[in-house]
Amino acid sequence: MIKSHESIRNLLQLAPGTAVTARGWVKTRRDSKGVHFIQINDGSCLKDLQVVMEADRAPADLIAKVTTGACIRVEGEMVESPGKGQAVELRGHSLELLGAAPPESYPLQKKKHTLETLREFGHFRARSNTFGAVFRVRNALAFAVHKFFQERGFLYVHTPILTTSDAEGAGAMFQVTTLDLSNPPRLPTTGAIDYSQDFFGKPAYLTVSGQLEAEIFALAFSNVYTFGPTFRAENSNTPRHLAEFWMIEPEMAFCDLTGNMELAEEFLKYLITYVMDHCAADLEFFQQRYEPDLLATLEHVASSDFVRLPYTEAVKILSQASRQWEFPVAWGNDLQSEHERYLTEETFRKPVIVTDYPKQIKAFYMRLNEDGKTVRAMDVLAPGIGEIIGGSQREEREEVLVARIRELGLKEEDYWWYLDLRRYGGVEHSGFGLGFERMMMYVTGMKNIRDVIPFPRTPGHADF
RNA sequence: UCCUCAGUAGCUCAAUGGUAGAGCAUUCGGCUGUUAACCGAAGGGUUGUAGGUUCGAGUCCUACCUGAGGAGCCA
Repeated sequence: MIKSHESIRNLLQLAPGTAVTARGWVKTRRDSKGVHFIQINDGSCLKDLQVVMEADRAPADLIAKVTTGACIRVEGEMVESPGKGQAVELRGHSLELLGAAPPESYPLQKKKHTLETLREFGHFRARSNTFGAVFRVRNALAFAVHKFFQERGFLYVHTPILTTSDAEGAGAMFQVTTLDLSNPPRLPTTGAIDYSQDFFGKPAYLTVSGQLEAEIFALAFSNVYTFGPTFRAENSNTPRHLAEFWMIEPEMAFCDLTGNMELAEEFLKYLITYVMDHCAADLEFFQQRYEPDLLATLEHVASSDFVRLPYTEAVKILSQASRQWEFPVAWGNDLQSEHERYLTEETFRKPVIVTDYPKQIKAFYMRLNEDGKTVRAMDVLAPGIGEIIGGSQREEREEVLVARIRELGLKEEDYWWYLDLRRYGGVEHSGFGLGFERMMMYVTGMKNIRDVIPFPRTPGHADF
């Protein structure tokens, strides 16, 4: 194991003269008369360590195997570097090849690859500069999520991944079964599949949201959050959708939509600030390679107030805009991508929180406003990303909730425990869901969600 | 799922319907405290697949496969 102080990140901080051992994977090797330059990286930071091997300290047949992708160990001494590009370098005394990477077949070269090509080598792409930076930022961002909530006394709750409630309306679900699919048991009367013989005695699925369970905990622990995998079986082929993604869902009792929005804004700013403070080198890399305005945008978002815009106002702005919409703007229609883009990228140029949507385009559990037409919903729309957060104040009035369930043709008995929460000790409460990978896209400037998750699952793709 | 675009050497890309090329990578040789090192040479291709038009197809047409972008769905 590489101890923390042995990481390349730390070796690069050492004073010249320190004896060290370095281990890592070779990025590139350059040979000169009597001396070899080997750049290695161990993932601890973006920067490589330059190892300098005098030819008489490493036999030629060994050096020949030190190729891009190979894993080596070098013992030697940190010295001041006479060359440009690094303050210190490792003067190697001995070199050991831990794992060769035959160049005839190793798929990665030292020159650049497209992100699409790297995606095909999911088992090697983490060794590239880009994905090294992506996953260091992902690690920091995940830590920041917990830090934010823990500092505020939120309880981290693990909501179930397997669920038998199939009516949350958040999207198509993956069914989970232990039945023999080639010959499932059937009911003699109707011929329908007999799920009483399935593992859970009824149809089961992978979760599409932990929200309903989080509400149970919020009405016991006041402030809670979930952070876990979520699954959607939609046939979505876009740079913004995954079949398996991670979602953060805070849920707060004694909290209305205003408090909900305040938390969402504070949360996003906290995450951005944390990553800027802790991943500066990686963010600079993204700015240089992928998104020239990245740092300015992040600083702008972290320091300016988000726009609060009621849906009705948004419709007004859009209908007065001097442009042709592919999809008509009318009160009652959901906002389309082109509309969201216009609001975030042209009208306001920063995140916009749209609130109080018509009830018919939102979920049954959102609290009905006094006007009887809109609900206390909020979507946080981010420039370039679209919807990054969706949330609402929940309907805590039993009779109103029951009416909404019936209105939508849902079955009351499926929600017996959800309604019980209103019948016994119910109180106003609110929450939202943040797509973790969408946040990753926002802070890194990466344009495809498949490149900010270690192993993307999309229709037709579940390799590695 | 629909629409659009793309698919040529291991990788990144060229090639008015007329002999498939370059850079990098690989192999060999040279030079050099190098910085995606540099210089020279060599090997490397059924142009995604299957049909079709044509004297002749990487190029035009059809279908399919794969990828990307846009849309829908959403986080």
